[in-house]
Amino acid sequence: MSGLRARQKADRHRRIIEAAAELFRDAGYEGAKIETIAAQAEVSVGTIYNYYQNKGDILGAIVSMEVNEVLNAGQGVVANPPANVGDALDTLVGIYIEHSLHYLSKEMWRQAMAISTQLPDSPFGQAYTALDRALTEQIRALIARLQGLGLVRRDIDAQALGELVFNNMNMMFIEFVKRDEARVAELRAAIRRQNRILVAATAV
Amino acid sequence: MSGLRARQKADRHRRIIEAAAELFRDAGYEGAKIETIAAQAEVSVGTIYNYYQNKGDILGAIVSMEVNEVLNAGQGVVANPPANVGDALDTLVGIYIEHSLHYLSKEMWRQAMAISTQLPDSPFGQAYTALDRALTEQIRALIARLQGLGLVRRDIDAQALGELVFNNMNMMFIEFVKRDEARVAELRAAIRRQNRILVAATAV
DNA sequence: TTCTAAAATTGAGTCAATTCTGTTTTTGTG
DNA sequence: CACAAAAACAGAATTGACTCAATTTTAGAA
Repeated sequence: MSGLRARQKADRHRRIIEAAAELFRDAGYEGAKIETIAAQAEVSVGTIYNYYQNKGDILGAIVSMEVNEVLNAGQGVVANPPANVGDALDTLVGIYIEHSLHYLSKEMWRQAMAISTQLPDSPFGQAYTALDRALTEQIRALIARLQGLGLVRRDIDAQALGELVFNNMNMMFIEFVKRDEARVAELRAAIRRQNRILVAATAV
Repeated sequence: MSGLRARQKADRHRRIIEAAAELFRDAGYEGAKIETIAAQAEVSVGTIYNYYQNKGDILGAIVSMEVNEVLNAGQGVVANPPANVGDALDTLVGIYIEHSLHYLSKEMWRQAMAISTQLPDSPFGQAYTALDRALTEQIRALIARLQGLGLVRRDIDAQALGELVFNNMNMMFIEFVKRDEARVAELRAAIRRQNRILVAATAV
């Protein structure tokens, strides 16, 4: 079952993603026509739709790879957090934000986010929701870790706090990608300011 | 300048919005074709595009009316807030959420939110951002009011707290409209649980 | 090797949003 | 009232995502 057919399949997947990533970057999401992606990937339009349900799912595959890297990078912070709550959150948030813009442009993020709310039941829509949950869970784990280290009060609801931190950060990130002129440094400063309230609430 | 032309213009605006609202409700956003909206409004397709830049802006006009009503309803709570922080926030959040679903279906919200991130510079995109800001400002005003009443510590950053509350609620609302089976009662309970942490932080 | 069923590919065709160009209506002026 | 410029309208043409029926390729059995 891992003969020619499977190899060709993997290869076509790769070619489509590579072609799409390049075109999304150069021409933007709307500017990248399926026909052009198909031509560049050396497959037909129909084949692309055999591999992905719609144009959004192609972008989705790219975004998912990126977010998985982000999750990976975040693990390090959870395993070895800075020795105070504010810095710990700031470090994790910093990793999420900086990493997120490594391969994906703001425009690609805008599209990805839009698609995930527009078509929540499409493959990418579901994947995106799962990724959000994974990020929330990672923040919850960090908080639990800090509780274990005695840096956060034991009676704090780590789940609820994790959700608050994630939801706030995510919303700030959405507003950030909506404005092309918005700067990362200002975004991070704003989130720090907001988190200060939460940090105060967790003081032992 | 307020002769026939202006009257016809207002009338056509109204007819287009009414036709669109009815069709969005009955057939869903995607299901409502511009051609059908045009026919029902007794104008041509071209005319619709003379009044609105794109299909999303038509939905945007409807959503904006709704959110303005929500803002209006919220004013009452700010003017006369319940006598403890948790209830005050819960009441305001309750008004936002319940009111938001009065005329607009989850599907319409999904589309509206998607469009506002996809096309942040379109008329509706900008209007939506402004409405979000107005809601945040209203929450900030409520918190400032509670500070005035001695129910919230004076050294709390009302702006940052308002943003936290709004961003968290908004993100929860987004997830809520993405799942057709999600219930309002559960959404409100989840937000209450999250806000409990913030309420604790504000205790005098 | 040959053959058949299953899987995959192809690209022309469909559908609906948006654009474009020529026509009609309104306005203000002489 | 007649008329020219400006504004608005109409609907045919364009565009690009997505579908589908016909064809080609692969797997594996005889």
